[in-house]
Amino acid sequence: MAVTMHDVAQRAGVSIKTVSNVVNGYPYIRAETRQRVQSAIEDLGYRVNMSARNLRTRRTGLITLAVPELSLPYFAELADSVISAADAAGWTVLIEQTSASRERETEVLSGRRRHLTDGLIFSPLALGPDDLGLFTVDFPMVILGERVFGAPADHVTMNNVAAAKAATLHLASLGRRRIALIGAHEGEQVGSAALRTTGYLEGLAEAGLPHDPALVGEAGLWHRSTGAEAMRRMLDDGTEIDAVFALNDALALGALHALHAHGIDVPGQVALIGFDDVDDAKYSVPALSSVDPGRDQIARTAVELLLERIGATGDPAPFRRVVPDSRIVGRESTGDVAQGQEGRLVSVQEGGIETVEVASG
Amino acid sequence: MAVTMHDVAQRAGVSIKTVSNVVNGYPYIRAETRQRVQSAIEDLGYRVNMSARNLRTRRTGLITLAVPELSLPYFAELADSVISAADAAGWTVLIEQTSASRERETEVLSGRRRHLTDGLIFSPLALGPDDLGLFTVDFPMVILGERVFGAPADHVTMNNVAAAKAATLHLASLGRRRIALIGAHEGEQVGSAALRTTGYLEGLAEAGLPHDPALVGEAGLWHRSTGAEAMRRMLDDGTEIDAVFALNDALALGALHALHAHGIDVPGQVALIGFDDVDDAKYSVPALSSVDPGRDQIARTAVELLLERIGATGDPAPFRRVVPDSRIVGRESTGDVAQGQEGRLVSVQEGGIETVEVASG
DNA sequence: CGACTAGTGTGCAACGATGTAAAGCCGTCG
DNA sequence: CGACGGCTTTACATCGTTGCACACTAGTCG
Repeated sequence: MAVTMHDVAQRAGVSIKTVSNVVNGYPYIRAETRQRVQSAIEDLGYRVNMSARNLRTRRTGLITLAVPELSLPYFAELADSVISAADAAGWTVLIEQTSASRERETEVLSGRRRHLTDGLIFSPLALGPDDLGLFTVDFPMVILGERVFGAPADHVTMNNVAAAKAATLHLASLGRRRIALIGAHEGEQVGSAALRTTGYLEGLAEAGLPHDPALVGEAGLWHRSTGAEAMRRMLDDGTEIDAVFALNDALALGALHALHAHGIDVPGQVALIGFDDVDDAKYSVPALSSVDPGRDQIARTAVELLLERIGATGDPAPFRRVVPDSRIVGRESTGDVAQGQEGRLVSVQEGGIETVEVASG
Repeated sequence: MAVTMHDVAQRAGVSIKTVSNVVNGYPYIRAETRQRVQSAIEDLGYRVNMSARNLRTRRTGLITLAVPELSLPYFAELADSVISAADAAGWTVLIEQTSASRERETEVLSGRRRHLTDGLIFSPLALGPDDLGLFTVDFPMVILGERVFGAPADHVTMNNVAAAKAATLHLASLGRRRIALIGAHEGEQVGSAALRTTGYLEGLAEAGLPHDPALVGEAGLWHRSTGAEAMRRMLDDGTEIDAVFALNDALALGALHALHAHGIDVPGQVALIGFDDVDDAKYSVPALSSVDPGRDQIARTAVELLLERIGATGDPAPFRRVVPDSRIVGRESTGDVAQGQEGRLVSVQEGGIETVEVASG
């Protein structure tokens, strides 16, 4: 049925191997021969059979991106960036959704689908430092996020503590004294929630503000709905606030909704800042201030590190941790700009590259 | 390096083929043999080599989903649904982003990546009826959307005209007389814009309202930014309006932003309804009324039709067109519910299944 | 003039799995 | 008792490519 190299070879009057050579850009081929093969390919509509090539070369040209859910804008935009970056390098991305469940995240590392691709960019949300063992794998991997540190893999993360501290200080610099936090994970030691909460506390301390537990709102999943709920609870409790730092933009947008429902003016009565700087932030009412963690740079870096490792032949290079620069973007919800204006850059937290030696398993 | 069936066979003391049979669930195997093989598999950590299997079976277990951009919430949520539906059936999804460019959409149909997967779910945005020829392909395909009709492929679409008409009539039923449209594509004959505009005009006619061209706002790309711009232009022109029908939710959220920036109360002065019912709609301020086109059903149906066709052996079944039911969900932006309430179902447009005979190429 | 190099092209043996067909080993039926 | 059919296992060829080694031609160098 399908056209194979054999058919092309026959038509062009050359050997199969020569067709292969032409297809793969082998240099030592007479122009005339190459031309004849190419014509035969076009005439017959030949396409190389990837399965056969992959079997032979032990490469698939695919990489996996594993994220919790595409319907979360942050991950959708991350996926967009990763796909574009991979595409530019001639690679194809396969997306797995884990729903942030332990089972599915474990499966990503070892499941049936694992060997479909040459490498993995993994943003875990359920697995944590106790599962470090699971991360000792024998394929190229780049880890995103702050759930797991010290795994034998490259790691692209963000400057969570510093950025959260900067966000908190930004609210304080506007004269706000009762700064609430939305999205905490009580008792959690690792992960974005813990790190950003740490930054929040550091920010309060530096601004000379007391820490009031009533100002900390829990939200397990960082969705709009949970943000709205957490905000609603705090307002119903009658807690006095004049600012909110939401640990991501979805929470912030949910909180904004709840604030509005309570007839509270933003930023007049309450200033609000989120985290992630997703596209929505620009278009909410009022436009949402946020922390831009350098998502595009994260995606590009992750792809770059992964492809480097996939292509590596000799001794394994030491594992690296890369932290792109994050920035605070002030918009209407903190009163940084007037309605209809663009957000403005309020501060930059510089990251960097760190090289970590980890004994290979 | 990697463990192969050969290694497993040796360890279990059986033939390679028996290992293969165990792995593939062939029934006629003694329990004791199966057990021994399974132990060997576990001991050695064997995983089947997909490339080899694919080469042999001529199946990859992958399907492609081609959409314009994942960062558009509608497509992100669609992708989420498609991946979940495929996953439930044991299939894996590979996503291609076309940026809605002709070149990339053409490439999806014929490019290097095409043969990586067993089938294609394609949501074209640049290619149109003039390109019908390109859609005559020799692999299973399901087309989404309303750019191309009559292609030799299954088609899952939505009830655009009827749903848009219902949305318009809904605004009219609230007593609105100056109903603006945001997102028109002037001169376009096909596609969502044209169909929804038709529905809008039908709705106006049925409500006995005149059609005023000043009320029609263009927006090429359906992003928040273009929706905001179109709305801004109309307001700056001093056009009098008391309602807006935006052709999708991104446009609507952008328009909402512009309305707010002009100090216009929604829904007090202007009622607003969108299209797509993305997750954001629930959490905007005010919550956005919208048309739910049955996205989840679209995704499930598309996967179902595609897998059916991939699995088909005998005569090709006639091509089908499936139209899921769409619904109008009333929220705050049309004053259908009070603040903080859930959206409520305002009307349902019933779709259906249609079977179309198309001569196979 | 022989040895070498660069340029072209080819044959063969894999890569790791599965489809086909067929070989044993029973028990049972006529 | 021989044929038959159900169960269990196996041998072998094969899917479509590419890596390796090598053959052959010319031109060049010492």
